[in-house]
This record gives sequence, C-alpha cells and structure tokens, in this order.
Amino acid sequence: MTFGTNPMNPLPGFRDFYPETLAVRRHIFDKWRDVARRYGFREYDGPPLEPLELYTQKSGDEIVGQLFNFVDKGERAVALRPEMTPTLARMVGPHHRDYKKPIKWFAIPQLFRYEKQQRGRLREHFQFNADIIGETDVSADAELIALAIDTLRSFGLTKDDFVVRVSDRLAWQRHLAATGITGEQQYAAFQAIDKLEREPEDKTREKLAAIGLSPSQIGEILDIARGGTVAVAPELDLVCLKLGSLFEYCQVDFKIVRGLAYYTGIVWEIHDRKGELRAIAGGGRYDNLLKQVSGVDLPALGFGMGDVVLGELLKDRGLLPKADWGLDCYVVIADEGLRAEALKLIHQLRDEGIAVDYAFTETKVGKQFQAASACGARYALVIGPDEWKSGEVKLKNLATGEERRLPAGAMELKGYIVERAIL
RNA sequence: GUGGCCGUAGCUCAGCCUGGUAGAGCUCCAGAUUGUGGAUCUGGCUGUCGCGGGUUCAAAUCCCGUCGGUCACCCCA
Repeated sequence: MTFGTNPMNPLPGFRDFYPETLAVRRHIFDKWRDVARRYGFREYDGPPLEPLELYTQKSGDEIVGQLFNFVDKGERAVALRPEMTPTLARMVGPHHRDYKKPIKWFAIPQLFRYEKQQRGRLREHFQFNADIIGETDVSADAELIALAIDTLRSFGLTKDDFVVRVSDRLAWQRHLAATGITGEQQYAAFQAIDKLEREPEDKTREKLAAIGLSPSQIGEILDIARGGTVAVAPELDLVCLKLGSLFEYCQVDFKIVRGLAYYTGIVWEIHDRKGELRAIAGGGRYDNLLKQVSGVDLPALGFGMGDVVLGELLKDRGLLPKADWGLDCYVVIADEGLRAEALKLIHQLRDEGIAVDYAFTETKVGKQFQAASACGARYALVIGPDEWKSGEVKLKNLATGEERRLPAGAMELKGYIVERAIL
C-alpha cells in the first residue's frame, strides 16, 4: 500500500487471465500434458514458495537480485520459485528408491522472478518442465530433445518456424581444460561465450583475455563458436545420430552453453527461425545437481519451455484456436408459458452431459438466437407452443441453418446433439 | 538497477505543438424486428484526460515529480 500501486491493476509483470486468454493457456497446457503423456512422463508438482537457501546455496548470492523473495511472518527467508529444477532435485533425492530408473517426470509450475518486465518476459510465467533422472546414456538427451520438438510440432509449428541449437559443455570443458582453463575460469569463459551473439567481438576477446587466454587460444574458441567443431565431442555426435529424422529440426551450435552454472553435458536451446523472440525452450544435462542438493548421486537432465514466448510465437503464426465456450446447445424459449417445461428439459440435457445455456428472463426470440450464436453454441433448441403441442421441439444447426423437429426427450436429443448424427 | 518513448471511454486512438474545463470508431445496452442468429440503421451509457504538485484568470494541453506501460541495457526461465 505504499507507492501509488493501484489495486485495480495486477502487480507489474503479473497477468489476469480473462476467458479468452485462459483459453490460450489451457490450449498450451493441454498440448504439453498430452505430449508428455505420449512420451511416458508422469506429472508432479511442488510448492510455489521455497526456502531462499534452496536457490542461493547453488547459484551464489547474486541470484537474490533476480528472486521474488521476502521474509515471512515466521522470520523465514523465502522465495517464490524461479525455476523448478532445485525443487525436483530435492524431491527426488530422498525418495528415488521408490521409483524405477529412469525417472521421467514433468511439471507445469508457475515461476517467478523479480525483474523489470519486457516482451516475452514477465515476473510470472508458466513453464513446461520435463526431466529424466537416473540415466547417463545420451539416448536420454536425444529423447528429451525429441519431446521438445514434438511438443512444438503438436501446436502446428514446423521446421520453418523453429530450430533446436544443440551444443555440449563437456566438449567445451575438454577443449578449455586442454588450454589450462578450469573451475571458476571455465565458468567465466562460458559466460563470455554465452553472450557472443549479443556483444561485440572485441568485448568477448577482452573477457577471454582477462581469464588468461592467449590471442591464438581466443581465436580458436571464436572459430569453434562460429561454426567450427571441437575435435572431441563423441556425446554430441551420438545425440545427433540418435535423433534420426528429427535432426532436421536441429543444428549443432557451440555458441549455446546456457547461463545456469549447473549444466554439465549436452545443452540446447530452441529459437524461432526468424530470431525475433527470446528462446522458446532450453535445457541440458545436470549430472551433479542432485548430489549437491540432496546428497544422492544421480545423473539428470531436463528442459523448460515457457508459456509467454510460445504464446507469442503461436499468435504470430496464427496457430491459436478460437476461444470457445464449448457450448453444445442454446435453448430458445419461444413462449414464456413453457419456461417451466423448458427448464426441466434443460436440466435433463445437462444430466446427459450436454452443455446447455438459456436466457434467464423473458427475451425476444431474435435476441435469444443472437445470444446463441454469440456464445458459439452449435445448436439452438427452440421450445415453442407449435411443436410442444405434439410433444416436439425444433433443433437448429447454427452453422448450416438446418432445422428439424424432434421428440422433446433428453435421450433422443442427445443422439442428435452429441453424436451429431444429423444436421 | 540504468536510459529512450508512451499514459485521454471497456478496447484502438484523435485532441496537446499554437492553454479556454473532451471527441471518433469498435464493444456494450435498447429499439427497428410480438417464433429465428452472425448484417444494417437509429438511440443510449461510460472518462477524477494515470496520480500529485507547480505556472496561469483558465491546464488533457506548459513545467517538475511520481506511478504504470513499452523498448533497449543488465541478467536470465
């Protein structure tokens, strides 16, 4: 209640979901869940609020600046979760014996960061997370990439819309280690490589020089990043091989190293082909994280795909479905004297699982039809004296305009409305 | 956190430069149309002109601050 925050607006970076936008969100979630199910992943979830230390112990204190954190009434330092992986690592550790390996789990958490918002980046978003735990073989890396590709394909996106850029930190590590760069310096080198696309080359050279690399070593690194290959990258080669025909969605790109410190092997990002948006998805292998978080030494890998950038891409490509009530039938009460009977039939139809709506008060027939089409009902069911006398009603297909008199029984009408047998 | 641009009806915006206490289109509501819809026509409702302060006889308009939005930087999901 301090500075002019208008309670009539959502907080900065937070979204209200009106029916139209919630429909978009549900469409995205439905696809995510469906593809994950087809790949044999099980859904899990954890608390949106976590101890602050869950994030600081791994990433250092500088991450606090990005966290939505505060002190609760019990004097606990807490943070809204900025990512799901630490929670997953904590959950799996103590209970991993309850599950056969590999563990394949997914979640759709709402994640939070305290940052100034801009396009594709809010203070809150939903992210599809899929992880595989307990598998060292690169087949798992390939499977995860395949899952991400199929997820995007299920929305109607094609290889003209997006590209998976695959890289390997292990290969980079070997290369850097050969030139004497390890530990902290290695991570600094990754940070410099990660920014290659957004910074002038001179600045990258400067950063690498500061780590202690010679001009020729820097030249080597830049060559690799620009499209060359690291001599020793068998894991990456194998992943590409195992992707089979799906490799046409991919390209090897050593500029990708991912910002997070905990990645250890294959890493990848998915970008839109036009390069207009932020990364659509990103992931990789983090074989040491579980041990660090939970003490249990299990290899793991995973990826995240946010709803914001994906939603923008789908909107740009015209791939979002029209918002729909899902209403089957709008009952038009043509004579107010029949309201009681109409109501009875309406409830019988609803008992049969049919989605039915109607006007609460006496309304002109024209208005009722208007309401019927406005809410996207597939059928209008007219209840009027003419038909009712002979125990009938009139069913109209609002798309085609066809009409038919039918017996006024819920079961008979169900046959026409649900199975769309006719009309 | 830093910088550029922006903030007028539910929505998109005009008006601001050259101060004289608000407009259009769409949406919404009603009627034309007392048993048939998505069209058309007519009428109607809605604004503390983001908020606070200053200059002025007078501020949507000029000045300052602030909040919010947006883009870029930083950083990354």
